Amino acid sequence: MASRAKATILDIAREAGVSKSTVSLVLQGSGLIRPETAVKVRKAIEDVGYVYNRGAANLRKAHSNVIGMVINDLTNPFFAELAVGMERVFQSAGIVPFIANTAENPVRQEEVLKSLMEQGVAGLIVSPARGTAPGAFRRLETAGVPVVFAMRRLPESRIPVIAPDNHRGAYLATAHLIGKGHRRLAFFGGSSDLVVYHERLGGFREACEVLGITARDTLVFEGETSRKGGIACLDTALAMAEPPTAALCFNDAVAFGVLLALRKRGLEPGTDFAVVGFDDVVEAEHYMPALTSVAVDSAGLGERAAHVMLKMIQSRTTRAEDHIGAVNLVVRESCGPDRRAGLGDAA
Amino acid sequence: MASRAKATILDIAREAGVSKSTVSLVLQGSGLIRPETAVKVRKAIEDVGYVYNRGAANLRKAHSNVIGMVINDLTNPFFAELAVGMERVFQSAGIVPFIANTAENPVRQEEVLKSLMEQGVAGLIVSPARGTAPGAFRRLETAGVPVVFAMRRLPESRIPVIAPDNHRGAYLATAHLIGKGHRRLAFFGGSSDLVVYHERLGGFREACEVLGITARDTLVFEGETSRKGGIACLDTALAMAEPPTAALCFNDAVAFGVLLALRKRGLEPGTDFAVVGFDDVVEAEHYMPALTSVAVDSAGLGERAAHVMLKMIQSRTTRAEDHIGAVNLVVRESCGPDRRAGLGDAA
DNA sequence: CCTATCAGATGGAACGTTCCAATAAGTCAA
DNA sequence: TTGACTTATTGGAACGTTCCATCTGATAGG
Repeated sequence: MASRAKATILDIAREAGVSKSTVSLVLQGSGLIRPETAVKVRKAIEDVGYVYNRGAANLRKAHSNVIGMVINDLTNPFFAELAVGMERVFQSAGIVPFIANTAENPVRQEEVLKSLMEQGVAGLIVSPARGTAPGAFRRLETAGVPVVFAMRRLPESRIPVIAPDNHRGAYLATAHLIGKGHRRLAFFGGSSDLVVYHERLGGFREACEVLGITARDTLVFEGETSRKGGIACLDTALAMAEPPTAALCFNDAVAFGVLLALRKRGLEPGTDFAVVGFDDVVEAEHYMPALTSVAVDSAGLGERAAHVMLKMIQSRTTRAEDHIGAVNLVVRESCGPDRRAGLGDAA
Repeated sequence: MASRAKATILDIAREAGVSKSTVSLVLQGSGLIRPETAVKVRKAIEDVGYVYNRGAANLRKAHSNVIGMVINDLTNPFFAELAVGMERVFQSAGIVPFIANTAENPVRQEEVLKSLMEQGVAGLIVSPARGTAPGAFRRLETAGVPVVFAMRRLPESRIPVIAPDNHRGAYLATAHLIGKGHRRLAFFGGSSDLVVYHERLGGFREACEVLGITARDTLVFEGETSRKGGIACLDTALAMAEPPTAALCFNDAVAFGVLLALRKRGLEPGTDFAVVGFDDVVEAEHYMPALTSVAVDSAGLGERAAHVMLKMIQSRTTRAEDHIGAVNLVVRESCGPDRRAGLGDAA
């Protein structure tokens, strides 16, 4: 049905015997029109199979109610969670956010940002791809589009950030390992082009220092932030003359790799080698053994980011405060029992 | 920098000392303008910090190069993979697709579709939410927007579908279990409001019938399509007087649940109870024991769907052929060795 | 010198909305 | 009856593009 050409408000106006202005008012739910007229118009809208043309409207209105979420890796459940948290908030605000994936590729990210801008987004929540150039968001800034970073930040930028307390999380995890009696510790995975990496590594280092682990007993192995990276890290670590007995992993994926590699060598995770992850993705709980990990509540951070964005749009500002989310260590089985001679504490 | 109001092609025209038409032509890369003029214009574009207004352009052009992907559950890596496959194709076609998540909620889906239509999408790839009403896509159809379904289909619709060969996959998996010597089989998880469920269950039933398993030895347990659902299915199955010895699971998540529940009961997956999954998500390979599963190549299906969509848009049609993707059984450890007395075949 | 041809550039009318200012039709007080 | 005010409705100009039709000079052929 419906003639080939799309119906416009003029078609509705003709059908309902009113002016286009009246139709426009009805569409916006204005209280100025007589109820009976509104009913008549709404009927006509149904009859002609009208679909609202937001592009045309934005041409006049200049603010667009479209919000973009730019995610660096959608296949990582951790970031998918983040996206879902944001969506929840936007949904209850009656707006539909568009998600775009950059697959950790700065060039792709550039394209995505350009496209989103052309679409006239009202705001952008971004988890920047690794290796993002320092000036990548300048365009957005000069255009006055509100942007907030989620999970990750860029080295020098003034864009507000919503992220977990990486430093503290790493500190807690490291303290836990030391508390278990480990004296030679490793940090596995990640690479220094990520700010997050420095934050987590910083927490690790600080804990070691404060709790009496010497510098030569704190080992750092960079590597891919994936299972594969974890496997590689463990292999090179165990090849050392004096290998570590425990590792804090950059994220859970790395930790899973380590667990796997341990099993493959016939070592028992937890008793032979302790490992703790970071992010606490859902699988952590279900792994064998269950992974001890730093929970960051990514969905919660997503919600927070969405709220900040909404507020920024509303107050038409491009600045906002950073928000550092609380973290907590979820102790499961991958660090085994205490390592000291005794039989652990009585609790 | 950049004055408060956004720059338009008129600003560029003024800056470059040409007409707006010329600027427009340059933007479209027309060969009609003299190279030096083009250079001059491009410089002006940079200078004024111009961002293209696609909304305004679409107003005239009426076809929008925006493609939407509507996904029922982004946190499921299986669907995330699908999305990534599609993205890959669209990227090389130079277009940026927008992803929207429906979280398996038909109401949300309705909102998402509406929003996407208002945005003037050129086409839509949809993995419909469970419980989608039969007429949910009529609007799209009458508007002449090309739509293709991915992974899932709706009962009566004429919309083209890109999906794996669920029936055959289930058949293969079931035959494998029977080949291992199992004589009392279960189908775990899923519910009948999904067409996929019927397809997979159908393959299971056919294999049982053809390969000589009596109807009373083929058990079906509906349940959530999650780890939790798998755990529940196993519990009720093992509570039976004469429990099954093997199960085909609706998907990998269910299978993981079953594996977990077996371990919790002190049973060894594979030897005590065989389980095969469906979808072959990345985790399947890394589980303990590694999960035997039906691989469906979701990224490949995503690519296929994207290609079909591109073709539909290009030939401005709303119809296309269905595409049923090949599947294959990836045998790992979760079904253990053969069950018959002998020591298996000599291969 | 005139006319055809051609490359390059341009004005103006759309496209489908919103919103301001204006209008029409009541209602009510003076 | 008049004017002030209210309520409901409306025309028209804008928003930033595209694209058709037109215009301007050059160049070339006769």
